[in-house]
Amino acid sequence: MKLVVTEKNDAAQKIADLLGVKKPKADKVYNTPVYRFEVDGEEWVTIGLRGHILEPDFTPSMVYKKRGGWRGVTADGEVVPASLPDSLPKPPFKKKKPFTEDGVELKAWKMDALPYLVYAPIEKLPKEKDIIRSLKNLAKKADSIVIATDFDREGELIGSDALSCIQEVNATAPVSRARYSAFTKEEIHHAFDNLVELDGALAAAGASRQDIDLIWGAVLTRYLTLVKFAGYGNVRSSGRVQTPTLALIVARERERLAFKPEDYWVIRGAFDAGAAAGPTDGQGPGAFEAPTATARFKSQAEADAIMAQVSGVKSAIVASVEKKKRTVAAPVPFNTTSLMAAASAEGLTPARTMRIAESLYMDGYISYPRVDNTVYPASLSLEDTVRAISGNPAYAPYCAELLSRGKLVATRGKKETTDHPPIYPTAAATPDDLSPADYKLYNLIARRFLATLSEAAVVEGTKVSLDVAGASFVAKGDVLVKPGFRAIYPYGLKKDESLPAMEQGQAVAFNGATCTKKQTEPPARYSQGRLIQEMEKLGLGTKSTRHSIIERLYQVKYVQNDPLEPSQLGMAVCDALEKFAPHIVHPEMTAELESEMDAIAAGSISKDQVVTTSRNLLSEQLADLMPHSEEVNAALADAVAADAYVGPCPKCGKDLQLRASQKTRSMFIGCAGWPDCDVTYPLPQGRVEAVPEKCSTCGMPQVKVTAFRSKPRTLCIDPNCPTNQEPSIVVGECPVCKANGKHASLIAQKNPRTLKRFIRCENYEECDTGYPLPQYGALEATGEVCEDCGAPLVIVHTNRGPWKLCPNFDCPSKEKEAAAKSSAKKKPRKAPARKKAAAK
DNA sequence: GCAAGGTC
Repeated sequence: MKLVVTEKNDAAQKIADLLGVKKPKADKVYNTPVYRFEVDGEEWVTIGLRGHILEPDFTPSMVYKKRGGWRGVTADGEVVPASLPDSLPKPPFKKKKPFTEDGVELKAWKMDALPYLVYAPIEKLPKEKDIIRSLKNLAKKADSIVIATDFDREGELIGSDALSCIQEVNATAPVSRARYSAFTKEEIHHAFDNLVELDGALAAAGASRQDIDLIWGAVLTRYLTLVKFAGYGNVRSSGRVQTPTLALIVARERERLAFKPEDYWVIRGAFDAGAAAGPTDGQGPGAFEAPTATARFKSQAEADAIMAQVSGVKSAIVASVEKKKRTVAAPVPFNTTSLMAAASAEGLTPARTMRIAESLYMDGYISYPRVDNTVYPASLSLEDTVRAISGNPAYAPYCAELLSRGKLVATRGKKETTDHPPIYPTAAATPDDLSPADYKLYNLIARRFLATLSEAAVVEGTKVSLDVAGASFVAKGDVLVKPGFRAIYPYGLKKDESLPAMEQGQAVAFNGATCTKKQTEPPARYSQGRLIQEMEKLGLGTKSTRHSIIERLYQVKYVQNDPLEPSQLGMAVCDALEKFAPHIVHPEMTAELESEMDAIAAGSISKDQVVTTSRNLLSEQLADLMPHSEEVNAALADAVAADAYVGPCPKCGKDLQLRASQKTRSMFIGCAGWPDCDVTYPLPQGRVEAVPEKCSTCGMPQVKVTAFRSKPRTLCIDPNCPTNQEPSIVVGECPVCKANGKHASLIAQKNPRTLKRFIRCENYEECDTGYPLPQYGALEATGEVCEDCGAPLVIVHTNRGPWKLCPNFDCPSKEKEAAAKSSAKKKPRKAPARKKAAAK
């Protein structure tokens, strides 16, 4: 039996489809899908891994962990290099009695262990135990092995890890490597007819990346977390990619903070080509506005002079009319980065975009979403793809027109790789088939695909110079004269601004001018889409990881909001590392690693040499960092306090801070003077941030609360503030009391301690009838009663619109609803159209 | 309780 190992299940299936003469048989080995088929009488099996199946970590016996914690480095085994820098603290093992914890002899403990952790041995531990079991089970029966993971460095490493698992149970079967860069019949057959050897040097290059990332990441993350320990779950991370990314955001914020806004003045005139002299009502089709030819006046005196010059003037002369046509090229095919950038502009975060794209791909609506390539391969039939998506009525006329033109030609991007095609739609979908967010992304991808087959748009720009008593004004207008791709791709465009027709020398009405004082703006913060593009430019992360790196920065509270804004903590971490361990802060570390990996792959240097050099460098930087721990501690403490600060305590004047309850992890506001001062305020569920603005009603501090899947709200922290009062409204009659022959009203109220809104029976001393309510949104009684349980129906005005619901959680209608929801979501996905893929 | 890289 020949065993073929691929990087993912999808690839295993495709390869089986392309190589098998007859349709492969889908089977399972311990829950892992495999595909069996025959080639020339020989039995073949393909199995897909799930990316990396092994993961490097410090050798468990060398690093003493308790409860998964970071306790110390054990004394057994030599993990210390010949000489540690002199400036490092002396570890406790110098004591006469060996330093022990739970009977384990330790070389060093917590912070003091870090210099040793730098040199702690690393081994590969199983990560995907189920897959490994399946792989080994098949490997035992295999006569030969083909490693057919992706054709790149990580693919070589994944294949090499798989091989080490295989060879534990079958060391004799011959091994070869298939290299392919597209799932076409020709390419796959060519790869399997021309098998090569696994490139151990390339795999070693990847493994060096893994080790270096682990060592730097673990050592610096532990340093930052332990230097000012803030309780479990309060990790302050650092890494080769995330820290330079954070530094980009911090640098932009520093520019903004250093920015000195300057005043300037702008003058806009009101004109009307419908008359030769004003004033006119300014409402007719000839009315338009135009700024002065000098866009910004640096001083008020200059602006005042112009205002005086045009004051009382009734008419302007058209000094010139210039028309220029310019073409706007059709966009190039989507790769991961450009998709995330475009979706980011439409309000989908990169992380969400990738989640949705992954599911659209799995359901057969789009092609593989993790690509760098921006050139459609020749093997992709553009015509077939257009036909495939024309099932959506919104695209159908445009698709028909494209097809009527004969052979289609697509635009080409700058990046051309052959691993996967750029992202394109593989089947038709309509808004009925997908959830709104899924369709939003699908629609973007489908329209982008059609746009790449379209002609350029032609825009006619008109520039009209107007003379108002010697002062010159300039009106500009853009009109789309040939829509080209814009007919199908309306994303990221300015609205047309057309001007009335005018001729040189013509007099038009002047209805006066307004002068406005403005200020220059600091450079804008990064949007997530822009940041991803910047990361790509600097070589930080990969197409598959960049979005998760940004999410990580949010998770550890280094950044907040979108566009991205660093927290005080984020800035403090960045500053401390820049000062004492600058290497981790700069993207050059990645660039250097890349060139060293090239050297490992070329065989000119060993993995050991590269990792040891990196360890020595980290050791030096750590030696700089450790003696300054008090300084770093103070800086982080100040930053954390600043991020938590919400305002002064009304009782004692000390700081009110956002805090997390020790027991429940839930957030509340407490006074820094605790236990002397017991002032606390409850907080609703969700992510909470302090905001500088005070409540306009009562003057107390406010917080921004972002509940799960809803828009942020700014709330006053005082539950007794009028803005937090919930009118106690009667929503209906208590069904339980009614059944007992009594009459009692059900009342909606808010608990001032927990801020939870609920419905209860007014006769609550005897009747415990109560229902929960959504926390937000104006509440309305309907007078209607739920058919299934008799509870009153209410309407909650959410930010997605009014929502009529039965508040009873135990109502039988809930189950029906849940069932309807899941089938509504799944049904259209159940019969995904077959991927057109690259079949010629 | 660490990173970043695959993939689900």
